[in-house]
Amino acid sequence: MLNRVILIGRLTRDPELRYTPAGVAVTQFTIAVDRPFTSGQGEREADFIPVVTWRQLAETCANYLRKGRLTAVEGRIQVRNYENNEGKRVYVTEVIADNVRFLESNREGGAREEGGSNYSGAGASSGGGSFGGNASQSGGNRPSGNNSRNDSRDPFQDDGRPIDISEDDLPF
Amino acid sequence: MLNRVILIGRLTRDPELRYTPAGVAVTQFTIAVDRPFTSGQGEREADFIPVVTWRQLAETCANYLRKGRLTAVEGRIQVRNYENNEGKRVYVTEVIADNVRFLESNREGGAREEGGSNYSGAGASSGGGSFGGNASQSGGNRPSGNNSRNDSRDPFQDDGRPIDISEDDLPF
Amino acid sequence: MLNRVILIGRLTRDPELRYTPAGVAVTQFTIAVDRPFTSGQGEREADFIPVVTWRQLAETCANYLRKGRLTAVEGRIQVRNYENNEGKRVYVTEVIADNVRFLESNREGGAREEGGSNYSGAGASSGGGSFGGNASQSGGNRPSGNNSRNDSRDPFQDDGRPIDISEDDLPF
Amino acid sequence: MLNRVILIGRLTRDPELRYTPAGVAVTQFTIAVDRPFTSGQGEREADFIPVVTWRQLAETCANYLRKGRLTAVEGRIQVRNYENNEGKRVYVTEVIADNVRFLESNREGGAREEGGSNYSGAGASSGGGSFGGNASQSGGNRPSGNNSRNDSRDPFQDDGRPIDISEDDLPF
DNA sequence: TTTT
DNA sequence: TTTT
Repeated sequence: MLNRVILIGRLTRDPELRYTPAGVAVTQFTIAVDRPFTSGQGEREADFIPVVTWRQLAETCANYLRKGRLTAVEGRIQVRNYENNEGKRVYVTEVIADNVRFLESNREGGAREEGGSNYSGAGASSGGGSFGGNASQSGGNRPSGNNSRNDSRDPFQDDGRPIDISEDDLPF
Repeated sequence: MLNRVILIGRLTRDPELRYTPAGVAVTQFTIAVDRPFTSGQGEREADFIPVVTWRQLAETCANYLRKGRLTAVEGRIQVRNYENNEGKRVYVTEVIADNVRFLESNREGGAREEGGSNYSGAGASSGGGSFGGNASQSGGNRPSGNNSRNDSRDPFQDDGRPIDISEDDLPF
Repeated sequence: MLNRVILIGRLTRDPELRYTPAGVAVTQFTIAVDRPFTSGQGEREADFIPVVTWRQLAETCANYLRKGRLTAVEGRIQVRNYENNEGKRVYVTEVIADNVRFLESNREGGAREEGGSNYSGAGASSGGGSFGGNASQSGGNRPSGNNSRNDSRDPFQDDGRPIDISEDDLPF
Repeated sequence: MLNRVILIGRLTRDPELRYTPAGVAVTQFTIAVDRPFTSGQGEREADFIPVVTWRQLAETCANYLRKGRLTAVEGRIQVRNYENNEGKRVYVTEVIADNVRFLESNREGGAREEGGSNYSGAGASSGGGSFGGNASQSGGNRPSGNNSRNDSRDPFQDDGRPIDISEDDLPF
């Protein structure tokens, strides 16, 4: 009924931009959120929380976020599940972000060059889009995808192919 | 650096109260949070989010929450991991709550009777504690436990034994 | 850059629905949020926080919320100011809600009858709209109005006239 | 029942540290939070939100925050009121912060020098305290002060005197 | 598999 | 009275 998350942390890697077969942009990244305390043995000190963004926000994040950047993320927790190749149900928890704030300016300057290592498949609308220091999901908060087909892959796992997700399961 | 979650939903089952070997109370439950939209096929319409509470708040939740009750939860996302018996690393995402509000009064009246199906092991401080319609973590937000031993069990998996967690990994 | 508020409390009165001259619905109400502690002298124990909703959400709130109802509100803090009739600048802080959850079902049943004590001026689109237990702002989060004219009234003060606010200052 | 605010913005001035007669530290500052949209006429583009911190967190904020610094604030909305010298009731809305994150490192280096323009009255415990990049309220969330005496001053208004607030109205 |  |  209400589901709201706000995180501030740093990207553990560059974000990964992919496209659904129908050309909807999806960007994933993980942010490391330092805990406000230190463990007894000084062992675990951060939570690594996977974040997913869609559409224009996905393009903007892919263009402007980079490994190590301090970032604020606002969204909701989503728990999806799929059956792995051993027939076991696997649960994946992610934050579906509808608002991302870039708290550190781009030291080097401009956005990532076209091309690069990102997938940019057939039919993908690789639109860039201007940007002014922050990014907020325009469209609202419709579903953020859940593959209903009965196959044994995490649809979000990057295997070089377009994301295996039907349009009905997509936001917007 | 900042990690805040607020959820409103309903318990999918009665909460489960257990104790660490040193007698620290831990209560777990899952809340179903309805999504604000309907899937294309009307398939998945709620997220099932695991919640963990500690100490006095754990006791209060175990005493007053029940399956189906509408509840507000405030806390932080925690991602812990352990190695399963096939040597694979399993990631578990939970909300560690420091504030729980009971949005539906107890129709039947009083708290759960002493005894019941809850584990109540040797050395466990089974203190009840009065309660006035809501519950907030007094102590603050120190670590919420992460078994550092290298064995192949989820320390939170209920196998009838006390929770396998060392005191150093505990909050407060 | 980021501005998020989540409140749970009870309406201190029935909500007030009004319309801008151009027919945009605005509903205001105040929620009493009990503090999680008791004052030394047991004096002040709740904060009374004004909430504003716009458009469809305003209509839904006016139709379904009533004095005393337990309600969750999500939105942002807005500080507006105006000059009063003594030429003094007055600051008004409100929560502009984009998501309101009705945590208590309507005991009596249906929505408020047409007519009633609400203002329903010329040109006002008095559409009711079905409702399923919660309400979320569809359109997004654009400005929520700030009268820029230099007169000495709080534009939101209910004097029986339509709200004195220009369309340019409106959300959506 | 639940009251949570998260803000990211910039300080409009240096924070103001004062002490209650009993020596409890209170720091106030205002953060400008840019709105996620532009007004029709490009008029108002930020909300200026007053923030109050207490005790150790107050000392840390006074030591490390400065005008213009990007800052994350977590807390709750508090509405207090007092009677002004014309016998009119004035309402003041503030965010009582229990967690403040400094999102921009101190360019110049160390903390503010002892002395400076801050009030440091008789009986005030002017303890500094080390600091590591963030600050969180240790003690919890008890009342944050409300002058119950019937005089006509805003107890928080800086008139060079210690804050006029009784110990019973203080947090912790 | 992780960030400063 | 306001910040970048």
